[in-house]
Amino acid sequence: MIRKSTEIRQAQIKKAVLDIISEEGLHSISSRNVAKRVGITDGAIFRHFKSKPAILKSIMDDVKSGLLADLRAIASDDGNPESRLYRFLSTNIKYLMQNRGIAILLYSEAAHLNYKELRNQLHSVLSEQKSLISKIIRDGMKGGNWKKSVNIDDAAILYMGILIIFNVKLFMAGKDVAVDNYCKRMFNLMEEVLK
Amino acid sequence: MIRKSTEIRQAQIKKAVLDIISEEGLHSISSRNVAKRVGITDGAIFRHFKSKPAILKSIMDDVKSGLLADLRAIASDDGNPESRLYRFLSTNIKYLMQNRGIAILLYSEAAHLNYKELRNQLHSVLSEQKSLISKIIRDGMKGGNWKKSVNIDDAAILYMGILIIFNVKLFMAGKDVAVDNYCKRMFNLMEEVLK
DNA sequence: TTACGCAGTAAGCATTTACTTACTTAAGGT
DNA sequence: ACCTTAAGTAAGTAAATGCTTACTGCGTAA
Repeated sequence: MIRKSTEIRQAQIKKAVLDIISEEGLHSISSRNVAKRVGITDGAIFRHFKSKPAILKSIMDDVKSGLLADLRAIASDDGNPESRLYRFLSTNIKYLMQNRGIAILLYSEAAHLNYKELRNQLHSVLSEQKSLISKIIRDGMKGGNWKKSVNIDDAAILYMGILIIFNVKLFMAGKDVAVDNYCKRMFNLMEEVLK
Repeated sequence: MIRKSTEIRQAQIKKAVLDIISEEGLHSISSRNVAKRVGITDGAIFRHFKSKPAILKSIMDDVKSGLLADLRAIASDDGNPESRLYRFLSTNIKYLMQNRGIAILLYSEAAHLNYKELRNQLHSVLSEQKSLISKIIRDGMKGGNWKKSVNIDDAAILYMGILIIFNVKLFMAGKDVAVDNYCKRMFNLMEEVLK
């Protein structure tokens, strides 16, 4: 019986949850299953998190301070809009590729979860993503890089569609999705619409 | 205690399942919950369907003989590709609008369900949809309506993205999504890419 | 009028779930 | 070396799950 601090265990528990989601699906994140992966009993889980939704909430907080912080930085940096769009897209896609559990949480299942507060958090993550990409597009139109006739909201929808479809591809194709290739093709698709 | 035939009860049970999915989410379709909506006890459910997955399978069969049959007809009728694309899209979208439980099943949750056979059926519905839209696009390229430089697969992905995003909008916006408007805007978006 | 098939019920099955409780013991500061 | 703190366990809980069982009684065809 090796003992570890709550801080370490919380990280292990969150990792176990995400691994299970990507390997077995959301329905498999039971206390017992998670505990087994961490190497403790299910009772111990509740020493480190007060409830199961609290684990998921903590994961969403990580997304906010990780991915969203990066995206925020890109959306407002001093590159030109094309460059920002491309980096935004590929940062986003690569994050989803490397954090498949989170991808599933964000884009397929969490929306229909039981936990109300979690759903709100999901909402806010998605809508911030959308407003960041809208900003880049708006900048590009203002700067004359792209035509102004396209509805910004439609273009943002297209962007979200690209993310979701990537998630579906990940799910169906397994490990090996050609990320760089996908990013380039989808960047071109967006430019096709915007130019 | 009113008695009804198995045929009628099966239809009622399927309707109850879809209503529950759209109102409460997939996690709520327990035997007891479904039975309550139908107005019978949970034991009676298993007189009309041999198992819970069998209910979902029967629903997928309905989708195949309903929506998919309509889409197949449109993809091969004698209208021009632009007209077929528009009617294909709006038939598809309107069906999802009017069958929200099925929309959720198809585009968000079922992919991660436990039941293997159901997942296969889902797969086949989605990939037939994709191959039908690919046919329309190919016809339009052959006929000179659209340029041939666009990757057909990318365009089909875009189409699927439009459907999925519609599903997300449905989920977030509640009842009132402007269907006709959405269809027109997304049709234009696709033409923007294809022309 | 009787008898039988089939839709229904109520109760209970084994299992799983999230979570709690009573207790034990490892570990670190003093 | 001791002693407090907190990480851990084992064994429970109540509720929910899918499904089965033993039985009841309606309606139709003989």
